[in-house]
Formats: sequence, C-alpha cells, structure tokens
Amino acid sequence: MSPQAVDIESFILTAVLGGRLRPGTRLGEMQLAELFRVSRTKVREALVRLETRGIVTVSPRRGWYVVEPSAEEAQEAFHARKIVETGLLLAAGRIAPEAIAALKHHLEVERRSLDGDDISARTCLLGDFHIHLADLLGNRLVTEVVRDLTARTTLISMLYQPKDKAEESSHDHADIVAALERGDFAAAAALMSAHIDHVEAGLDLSARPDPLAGLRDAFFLDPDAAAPPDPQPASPAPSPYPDQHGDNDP
Amino acid sequence: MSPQAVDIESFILTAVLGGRLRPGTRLGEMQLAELFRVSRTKVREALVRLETRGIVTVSPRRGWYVVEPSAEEAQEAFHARKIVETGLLLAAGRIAPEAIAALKHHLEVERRSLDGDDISARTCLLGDFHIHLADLLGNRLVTEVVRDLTARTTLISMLYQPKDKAEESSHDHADIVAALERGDFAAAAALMSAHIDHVEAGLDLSARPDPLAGLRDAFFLDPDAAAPPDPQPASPAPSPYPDQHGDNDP
DNA sequence: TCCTTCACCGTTGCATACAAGATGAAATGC
DNA sequence: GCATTTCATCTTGTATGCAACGGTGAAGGA
Repeated sequence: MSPQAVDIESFILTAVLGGRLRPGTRLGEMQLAELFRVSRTKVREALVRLETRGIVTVSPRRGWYVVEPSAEEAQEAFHARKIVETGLLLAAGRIAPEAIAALKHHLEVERRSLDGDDISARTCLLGDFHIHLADLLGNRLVTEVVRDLTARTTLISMLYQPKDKAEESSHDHADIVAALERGDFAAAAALMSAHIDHVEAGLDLSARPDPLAGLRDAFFLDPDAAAPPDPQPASPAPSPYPDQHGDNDP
Repeated sequence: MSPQAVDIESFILTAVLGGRLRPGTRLGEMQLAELFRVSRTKVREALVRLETRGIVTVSPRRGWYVVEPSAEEAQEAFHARKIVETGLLLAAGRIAPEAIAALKHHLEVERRSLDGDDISARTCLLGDFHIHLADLLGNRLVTEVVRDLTARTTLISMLYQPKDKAEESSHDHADIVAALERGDFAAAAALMSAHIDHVEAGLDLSARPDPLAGLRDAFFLDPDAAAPPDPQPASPAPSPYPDQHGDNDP
C-alpha cells in the first residue's frame, strides 16, 4: 500500500473524527486527486478502504460521500460501541499505573479543550479518549474497531445531536477513569454503558438527517447564523469544510 | 462497488472461513483475474478491501498473500474476540425464542458435520456459530467485526493448532446455547470466555508458523500423508486449494 | 568451490484513456 | 404555462499500458 494512499485515508478519517467533515459531504475523486497531487487511482484506493470501514459510501456514477447513517444505523452503531467497550473493560483484569496516568493526562487535556474555542480539537479529544482506552486495555485490532465505530458515531452526532454534550461526556470520562483507578472494572463498564446511553439519549433520531446541510454547504452558511450573509457566488475553492458545532463524543 | 468485485471478496473470505485457503497462500492478481474473468483492476479492489479487513496482505512488488498472523497477533485476535463476544452476550438483555431455535438448529447441523468428512463444511459451521450469534444478538456492524475476527482466528488455527478441536468446540457451543435458553447471559458470557480460552490453549504458539506449508503446497501433499504420492509436475490448474485439517473454531 | 555481480523475468504500482451512466438544463410540443 | 424529451456535461467504472522493483539464476572471478 502506498504511503500517499494512507495519507488520504487517514486525512479523511482524522477529519471525520475531528468533526471537520460533515456527513453527506461530497468527496470527488478529482478534487482529492488535485488536493493530494496524486492520480485518481490512489484516491480511489483510499476511498475503497474507507468504504469497507464504513466511513464513506459511493453512489454509482454520482460520487463519493461521507456516510449519513440512518436512525436505525445510528442505534446499531451505539449498540456496537456498548458491546465492544463494555467488553473491553470487563475483560481487563488489571490496568497498568502508567495507563491510568496516561488517561488522567488525557482527561486534563480534554478538560482544557472545553474552555477553548477549537471545536474540532474538542471533538477529536472526546473521541480519542475511547480510542486511547482501547489501545491501553485492548490491542491493535480492538483499537481499529473502536476507531471506526467512533468515527461513525461522530458523524451520527453531527446529524442528530441538537446540542453540545461535551461537558457531560468529559465528566463521564472522568468517572470511568476513577473507577478504573479503583480497580473496579465492573463499575467502569457500567459507567461506560451509561455514558454511551447518555449520548444516545441526547440524540433526536426522529429528525430527518440534516436536511439543511446540503443547502448550508452550498451557501457556505454557518448553521448558527440565522440570516444569509452577503450573497456571493459559490467558490470552487478546494476543501470547503464549513465548521459547525454538534459536539459528540462516545 | 461492482458486483463482481464483491464476488471475489466474499469468495476469498468464504474460502478462508471454510479453511480452504491456507495462511500464506499466494493470491496473484493475474490468476484471480483469469479465474473470475475480470481485469486486474477489480481484483485489486477486492484485495484492497480484504487487506483493510485484515485477511490478506501485500508484499510490495512480490504479491498478495493470505495473512500469516504471528504468535503475538494470534493472541491479539483471541483477546479481541473475547472482548467482543462476551460483550455481546452481556449486553443482551433478552433473546427471542426464534433466535434460540435458530441456534439449536445450527447446533444440530454442526453436530452432524462432526461425523461427516467434509472438513471445510465443518470448519465453516464452527465459525458460523459465532457469526450467527452476533447476527442474532447484535447487528450488522457487530456481525462484520465478528466475521473478520473469525476469519483471522480460523487462519491462526490452521497455523498453530496441532490437533482437531471440533468436538470440544461443538460441546462448548451447546453449553452456551443452553445458558442462553435459561436466560443466564452472565453464564453464557463466562462459557464463551472459557470456550475461546480452550481453543487458544490448544494452540502451540511456540511453533514456527507452518514452515512446511509452502513445501506441501508446492508438492500438493496432504499434510496427513507421510510419503509423497507419485511425482507429478505442478499443474497450473485454477484454484489449487489442497485441503488440510487443522480444525479451528472460536 | 564459493562468492559476487549482472541480467532477466515476473509481479505489483500507478497513471491514463475511454466507456457508461446520472443529472440538470435547454428546447420543444401540447 | 406545463410537461416531456433531448442533449450536454460531469462523475465514476473499467481496462490497459508502461514503469519500477524484488527475486532468481547464470555467468564470471577469486
């Protein structure tokens, strides 16, 4: 596998984990090829990889898009995360002190990001907690699974989460780490299950999956803005990633 | 994604799950292209997909091969399976009677295959139990994960498992289903954990990963056969999959 | 005899060209 | 004015051709 193909793949994945790529965002092969200075072949390879990981999807002869999970798929993703992450905690018989320290450090960084205004960094950190946990208590295979599921739920939060849950999530994370430090893995698992439930409960799955996103993107509107700014023609600039909120986590 | 590419992908995956493709088997792009009557492009797409799923690997400019997990990777795979599958059972609050019935039916077919001599079918059924379970208690995402992990452990068993464990595995499966029927999910999870431990304990991870496989394949020898059969030139026939034992399961 | 070097062969890596389909707009008929 | 049809354009799907590289065996030298 070529290094540049990995770059494209991890670039897109990282952007999704950071909430910088909204569900439904179009990923033209040509655009990406220009952006990364490679041919369509390698772009396609990266997109195919991401498709098997459930991050993007292709509509035949129409284009590639970041996935827009349905309400049902959203529930499935949270269910899968509960299974894997509680299983992870329950299967762990012990945890190294260094691992606890690493998690506490992460919590600190996470907390700091709550006051900052870098929403992407915050989103990324909240997801990274889980990925980090999988890395510390599991192994590479588990980490891969958790990473893909986290990417998916990040997208789901962007679609269905009405308001920011970053503070609550960070607290939940702290509770989980506290339980781990006590060596109470059953409690940690229960807290994890509750944490994922919290986030899922905060979703409005009855809402149609972001029907305005396409329009917003087309007009380069910030979703918080009520009225459209001065009308300007749609610029064909590369990487049009309008930031939005919709902070997720688990 | 083209239908034929899916065919190639699932064909290889099915062959792995059935133990008909040994770890280390070479998968030439050209050979597969001829076999499936498609161009290398589609073959490559399928192989790239399988690579992201951890089933095959590519050695640059040398070729594609079915993965040969190392001893460390083997442990990781079993660890991952324990996490996911115990999590699956513990997260299940209930199980539909039809699901129990389906599992019992599977057990019956599984048992019958023990007396038969279709080793591939047996291997496939033993793995399918877990995939089926994930499908019944989890959802599509979980099933995908379990399927990929099962494929990996199937390969691991072919590499490191000295003797057949099919009977034991089938018994373990029955015990798990019995616990499920009682509604005792904790017991089912414990049995699953023990089951996976059994299989892992039956491995000889100190053994070099099947150093003779390459020779055997070259000479078309059955691993059970002590002496080589009448010397015949290596035939370039399609799908040269010499069956071997090495029954796995979890 | 053994080691080194070189050239050939086979394989994947990658780019490109062309085909096929979907979409939207313009033109046309009613 | 509205619906329908046709056409232009843009996108991905697929095949193919060539380049680059690893491996292997032969040839040559010590």
